[in-house]
Amino acid sequence: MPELPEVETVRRQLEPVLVGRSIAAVRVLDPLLVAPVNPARLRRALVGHAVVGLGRRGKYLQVLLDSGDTLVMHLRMTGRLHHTAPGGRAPADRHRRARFTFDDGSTLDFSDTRRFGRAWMLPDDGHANAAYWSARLGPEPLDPAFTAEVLADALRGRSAPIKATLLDQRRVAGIGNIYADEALFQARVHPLRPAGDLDEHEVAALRDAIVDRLHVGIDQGGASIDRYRDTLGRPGSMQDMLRVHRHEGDPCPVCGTPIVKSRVAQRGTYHCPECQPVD
DNA sequence: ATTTTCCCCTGCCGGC
DNA sequence: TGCCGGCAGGGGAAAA
Repeated sequence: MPELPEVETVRRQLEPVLVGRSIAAVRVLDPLLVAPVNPARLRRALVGHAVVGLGRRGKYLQVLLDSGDTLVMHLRMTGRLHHTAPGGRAPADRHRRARFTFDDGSTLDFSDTRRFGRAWMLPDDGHANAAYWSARLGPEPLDPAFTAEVLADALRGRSAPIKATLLDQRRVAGIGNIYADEALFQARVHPLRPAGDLDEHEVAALRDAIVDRLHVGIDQGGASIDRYRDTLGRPGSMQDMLRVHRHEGDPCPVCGTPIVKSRVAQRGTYHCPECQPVD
């Protein structure tokens, strides 16, 4: 499931091949992808416009256009973006939901098995749209401004489990189920601890663990434990670096205690009962 | 306001 | 072999 490192991997791959390209055609094969907007309306907003940049906020991918509008895409669970160079042949894919064709003949396919992914236009707002994003998303964890103090502010006074709080995009942007489990393990914090109960030392450790695990995720090209692939169809390797997530019963890499699976915030959650005590 | 629950989707997997 | 219930999960809406 694409989280911040997976979306950032896609963003970095698309930037050099899309910037400067003009959109020649847009085909929406599954209207649900752009619902409730009419596909024709999306097409009109895109065709003839050039890509001037690729951005990312949390797990949201932003395609910045010369019109000032932004095409926003969210891959949700099983979304993929596949880029095909000019003259190349896009692989057959029965889950393809849309195809964007550029002026050089290259294409970008949005594929999505479970159809949770979405694409929509963010109207001209000087590309900033600060209010739009700040209403939905907390701080960017890889921004230098994401200090332990910033995380402490996000957690202060909250009684919800720390795992649920990390998954709440309004607290911190971009963390999903995989990286939440991995960061909590590295910080030695039990997923059920009330977020506001973490002491200063734990918050600092958690901040460092979040930043570290996300960076490693990007370095590894993302985690392909489910359907994630990069824009060339290649899997990442972060799944091989996971220490607790989806490792139920396996020995903890630190102490050897079997990893326990539980359910927190409606999500499968993995932790080491020895390294991450409830207190 | 915060927190929890439900729901959308489809593919996969275990059980019978 | 084949059917079927259950599970997986990001995030938005609705409920608590």
